[in-house]
Amino acid sequence: MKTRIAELRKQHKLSQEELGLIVGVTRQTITSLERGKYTASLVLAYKIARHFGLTIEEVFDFSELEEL
Amino acid sequence: MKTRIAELRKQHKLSQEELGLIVGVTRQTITSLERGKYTASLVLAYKIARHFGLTIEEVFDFSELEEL
DNA sequence: ATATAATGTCAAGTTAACTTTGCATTTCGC
DNA sequence: GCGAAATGCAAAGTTAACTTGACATTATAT
Repeated sequence: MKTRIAELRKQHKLSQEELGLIVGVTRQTITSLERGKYTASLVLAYKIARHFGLTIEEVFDFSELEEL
Repeated sequence: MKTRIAELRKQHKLSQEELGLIVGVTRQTITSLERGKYTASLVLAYKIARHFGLTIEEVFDFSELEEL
């Protein structure tokens, strides 16, 4: 899934490791999310969005799902 | 995790099975979410919220996470 | 130029989301 | 009251999210 995590993280001058510490996951998890290797859990998605003062829908891109 | 799924589902006069069919999971999954047995995936959370015309944050209750 | 920080990646393991099957109990229309 | 529909529940299996550890590559600063 596409996300704005990398973009937001850089705007806030955070490393992947720092963001991981803040939201309670490892650096590798942040890498994987940024590179679209897998989709965050609901709770993790919320923590990330919340840290940037945004809603989940503003950080994660669900447009791929719209086609059905 | 607490959710408004059961409440919204009843308002819309849907059975658990019907809602499951709509969002692409089994009846048991809806039961489990409604009874808080486990937390929906991000994609499922989105599909459910979207079906009711709401945001994820309006359907799922993240207030338990706020205490940290 | 070289050290250090940051990132990409991969393999192996754990855990939680979700399925399938099946049965028991609770609604609810007639 | 009865049958059917809806719901609760549980065991066993699959899969995907996440961890740990380790190494390789890329950026950055001095």
